[in-house]
Formats: sequence, structure tokens, C-alpha cells
Amino acid sequence: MPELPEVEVTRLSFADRIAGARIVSVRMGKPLRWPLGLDSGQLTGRTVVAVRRRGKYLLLDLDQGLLLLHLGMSGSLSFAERQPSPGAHDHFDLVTSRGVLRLNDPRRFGAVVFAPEEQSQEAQKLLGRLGVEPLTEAFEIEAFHQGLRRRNAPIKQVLLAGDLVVGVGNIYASEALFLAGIRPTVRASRISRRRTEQLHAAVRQVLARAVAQGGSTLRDFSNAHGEAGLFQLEAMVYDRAGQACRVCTGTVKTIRQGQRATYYCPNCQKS
DNA sequence: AAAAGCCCCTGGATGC
DNA sequence: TGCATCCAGGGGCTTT
Repeated sequence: MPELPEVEVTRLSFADRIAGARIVSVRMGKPLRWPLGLDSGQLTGRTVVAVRRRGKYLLLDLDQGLLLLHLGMSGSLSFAERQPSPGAHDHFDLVTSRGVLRLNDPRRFGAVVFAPEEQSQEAQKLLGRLGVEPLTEAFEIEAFHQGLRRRNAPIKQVLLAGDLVVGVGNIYASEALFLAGIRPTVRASRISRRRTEQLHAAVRQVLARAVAQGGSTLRDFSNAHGEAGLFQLEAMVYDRAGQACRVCTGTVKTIRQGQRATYYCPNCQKS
């Protein structure tokens, strides 16, 4: 489910309301991808100071330490004054003085991990290899080009890897490459400076637009208020195999790259 | 160092 | 209706 836009939309939907909240208790359901890293009772009494995002991770800054949240493939957060009794897939409740933050995650690829500080080994194990944030000034064309030059893998998979630039998942990789007119199978090292500029702009454009549209809701994503996203309605190629290209007279095609589906228009993305 | 596979897990869609 | 198979927004880890 959640790529950068969905995680950012989630963050924006509850950050202001939880900031300043005191943790009253924690309820854990089935195990997630990793253990919390401390006894959940140890969180009681701490304060949620702020909510940040790094790549697809949410960082809940506490007055002592921080929580790293990842939504995996099927996770979503909700924040409400009162929550109904937990369902089968509600695996983490952070009960606070301002409301209950709840993680629902059927597949349990998600995680909630405590770290004493952002630079700690516990946090850096997850954050340490992440690439640059695409929606900041730090995403710089020349460095991006240099990074691509030393990679021989197909550009789609380099975007997905997240060690050059973060946040681009399976939907937005296909969408950005369409906007840039680049075929997903092209070796990253063979993309010219000029086309790198187009890709750089395309990544920013598609992610920013998706945030503005509330993310993509393919099956079950919603923000912390339960509101669905709309970006899927304007996707150019993702999940549109066999349908007419929205730009030319061609037909959208799908292939598999690294066990993931890729979508592109063979006519608009010739090389 | 980089690239390619392999899993973790559940549920929905599809096909026989 | 029942059962098997495939597929899904991620990404850390292990093996080439």
C-alpha cells in the first residue's frame, strides 16, 4: 500500500492532533515484522513531541526516544478519541491523552520499533541506508545523475531500491517513468543527463501530486481519519494493463521486474 | 559493491 | 460451493 505519498498523507492527518499527547498505555496485538525493542509499559508517561517522516518510515519523536513506524504493504494508521475494541488486524494501539493511534496491518509486514535516539544503532539499522528525500532541496540533479551512472540495474529497480532516492514504490516508479518517457527496463547507467533531469522532475511531480490527492487507494489505504486517496483515478499506467494509453493511441503493457509488476506504454516510453 | 532471489503474512480474485 | 493458485502498495537478508 503505502509509498511516500500515503505515508506523508497519513502523517499530515494526525501529526498536529497527537503532538503534545501523553502516552497512557500501549496495546500490542500479533507480532509485527520486528519486536518493539523495549517493554511496552516503558512508554507510559512519555510525551509524543512531533511526527516526522523519513522515506516510508514515520518517526514519532518522544520526550525520551522515538518510535519508528512502518506500514509495510497493508498497514494503515487511524487516530481517534475513542477506538472500537480491536479487530483481528489491529496490532498496535498507542493510547494517549489526545486519542488512540492504531495500526491496522493484515499482512503484518509493518513494524513499530523503539529507538533511544535517531542516531542510535537501533534506528540507523533501519534508516541508515536510505537515499535522499525527493521532495526536498537535497534531491539534486547532478548527484542523482552520478548515482544512476554507477548502477547497471534497470532504472525501475534502482528507483525502487530506495538507496538513491527514497519513497518511490511500485505505483509511483511506473508513473514517474511514464512522465519522463523512459522505458523501465533501461539500465540506469545509460540514462543521459538530460533524461535524468526529466526523471528528477517527474519523480517530484508525481509524488507531490499524489500527496495533494490524498495518496492512492487501491484496496484499503486511508489516512488517519479513514479518508481514501484519489490519485489512482489519474494514474497514467499503473494497474492499466491492456487499456488505452492516456496520451497516445497505444496500449499499456505490463511486465515483471524483480517479482513486481511494472506498467508502461511502449509507444510513449521507447527507450 | 552491486544485483538478484527469497521470504515474512493474509486476503481477495480467478479458475477449475 | 469448495479448493488450488496467483497476486498485492515493502524491504531486510542472504546468496551470487
